[in-house]
Amino acid sequence: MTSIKEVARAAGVSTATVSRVLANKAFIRPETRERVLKAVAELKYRPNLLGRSLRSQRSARIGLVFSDIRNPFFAGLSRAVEDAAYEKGCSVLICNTDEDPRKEALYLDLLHDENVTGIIFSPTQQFSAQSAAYHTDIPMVAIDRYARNLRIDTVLLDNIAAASELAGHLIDGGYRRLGGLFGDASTTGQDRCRGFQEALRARGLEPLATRFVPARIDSGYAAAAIMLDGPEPPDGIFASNSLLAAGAFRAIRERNLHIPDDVALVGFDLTEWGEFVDPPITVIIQPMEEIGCTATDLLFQRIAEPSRPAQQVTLKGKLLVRGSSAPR
Amino acid sequence: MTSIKEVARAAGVSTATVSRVLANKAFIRPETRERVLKAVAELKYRPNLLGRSLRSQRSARIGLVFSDIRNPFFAGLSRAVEDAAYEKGCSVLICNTDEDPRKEALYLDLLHDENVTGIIFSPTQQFSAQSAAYHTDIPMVAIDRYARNLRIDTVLLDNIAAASELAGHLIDGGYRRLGGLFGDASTTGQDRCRGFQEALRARGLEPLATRFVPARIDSGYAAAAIMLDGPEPPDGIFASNSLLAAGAFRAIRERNLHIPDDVALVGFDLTEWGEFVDPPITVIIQPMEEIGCTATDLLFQRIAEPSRPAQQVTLKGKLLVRGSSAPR
DNA sequence: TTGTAAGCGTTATCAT
DNA sequence: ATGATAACGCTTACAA
Repeated sequence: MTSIKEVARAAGVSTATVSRVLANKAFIRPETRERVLKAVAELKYRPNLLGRSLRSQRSARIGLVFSDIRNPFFAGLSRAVEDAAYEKGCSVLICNTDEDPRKEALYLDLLHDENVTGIIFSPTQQFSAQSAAYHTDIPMVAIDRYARNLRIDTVLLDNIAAASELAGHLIDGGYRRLGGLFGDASTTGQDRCRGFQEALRARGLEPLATRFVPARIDSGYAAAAIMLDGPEPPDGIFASNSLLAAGAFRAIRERNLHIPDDVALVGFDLTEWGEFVDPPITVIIQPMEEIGCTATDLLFQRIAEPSRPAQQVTLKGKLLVRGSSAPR
Repeated sequence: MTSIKEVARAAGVSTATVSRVLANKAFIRPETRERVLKAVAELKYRPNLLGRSLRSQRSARIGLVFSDIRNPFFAGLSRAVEDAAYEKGCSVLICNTDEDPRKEALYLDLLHDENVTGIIFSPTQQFSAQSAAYHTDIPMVAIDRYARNLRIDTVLLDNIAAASELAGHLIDGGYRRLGGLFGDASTTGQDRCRGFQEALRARGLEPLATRFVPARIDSGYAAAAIMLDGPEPPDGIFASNSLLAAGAFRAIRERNLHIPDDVALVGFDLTEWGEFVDPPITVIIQPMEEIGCTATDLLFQRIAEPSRPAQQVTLKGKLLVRGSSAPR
């Protein structure tokens, strides 16, 4: 490990000069700069980020906290964030909470200890409820969900409008007895439920059932199974994310029901399975890339100007109509 | 940010003592320990990891380098690694190379600069070819692929055997004109091709075609399209990973061909789409969890004992027979 | 334009 | 059993 001292010695200057050359700061005599750069190259010197961060009290690392990287939505988001952050010379620490408030708290502490400069965060419902109590000096941006009572930058889908459009499409196609599946751990599940209900009521209908369950395939399956096996099975199922939709699909198929004749199915997010099944699934497409980039931008803006008023950026989803909701 | 100094002052001891109490090292008078712990709690002190790492020259961070977190296989792997690492108080830095050797080199440098204690690495073919030239003092474990000429711990599937079993199953089901799609960026693609060819030759057959393309849906689609539109279309397609299989599926469906009557399709890894399409896809299941855990274990072993001889752990895949390869 | 030196928060060494 | 102190690698006033 060659250090700045050895470079300084090799170039016949002080460590301060080396530091200045590397930071492209201050005025350095071109001749000196050359000598330093030559020494850097020859010794293959690479600055130690720990030393730098310790001294300057800022790191080039941000944290990304969400439920699970195996959820394609978050996987896509994390790529968008990583690419955007890398552009700015930042690396990203990814933390999976599994919607567990304890893990969430643990990881927020960890990120604090790691001296990240900022955090992009998809809070659980529980965090959101108690967020007023939470305090940190680390710049934070909420993504995909909001943190109630916490005045921080937020970027998310216009969930109520998107859900309302999706449910409206179903109703206007002639479906009447709609069951809704929603994630129980996020504000997003709540908002999409609201949009779902609004669309129904605007048309003089009531939902057959609205169920809040963990955003996992197995719980989507179980909840859909209960609906389908009940005394009054739905003629359409609205799933508030791709995992719940997958669970519902499995339950429908297991019962040899036909989509959409026996029961329609609509959800959120582009997935391979939603494209490949027959008929393919009608979904709201979220602009993942844009959500990730916007969040990263907002975070860097806040890092640069911590006292700036908090912004909320709301992005529009796009309805992709496919066979699973064909008009009856 | 309360530092160790303030804790020391509050407890009326030296910083050295605080450090020792927190490290659970040396013998400390119970009374002193209590005082220190009380001060720690009262001041909500959390050690600064930068200072610690800088001084002790070791961090509690490892790097994970692979092509793309959006590939479900790597997403699963990263969760297994993260969970195993977190058990040991380690955090994980994830780096996506997109199979680009330049990004790969960039990220390996970055991880070096970040002072990670170890790296779990899925090298590109190019890296593997030139790996003899690469040198680092950071403990490394290869995962899913191997680095030729580099004597490092490695954990991967028994790819030749798995591919051979999968291809053999196809042939024994009566399929004769087989086309193979393989990832062009990894040793894994090569090994699976070898197993594929061996199975054919052992039964006196030759492959109709073997194509090496980037492990992406679009390139799998394009390569399968060429096969299917050619003068001698295959009656079975062997895809060496789930992305290529998805591309092949899309090409098959677009041509209104029926699986498996017109053409069979087999691949690797459990995916939602592979389960939900009709008929579902026959695959080799890789023990993702175990691969990730084993790699993490090996890495920690090597960190503890750097001179230990390199191990190669080979895990068995499991054939899951489904409808896409039903005997003709 | 460049050098000197202090200090970021920690741990390790050497005393005591 | 505990305290002083140096050092990890770097940046940044302040001096020159």
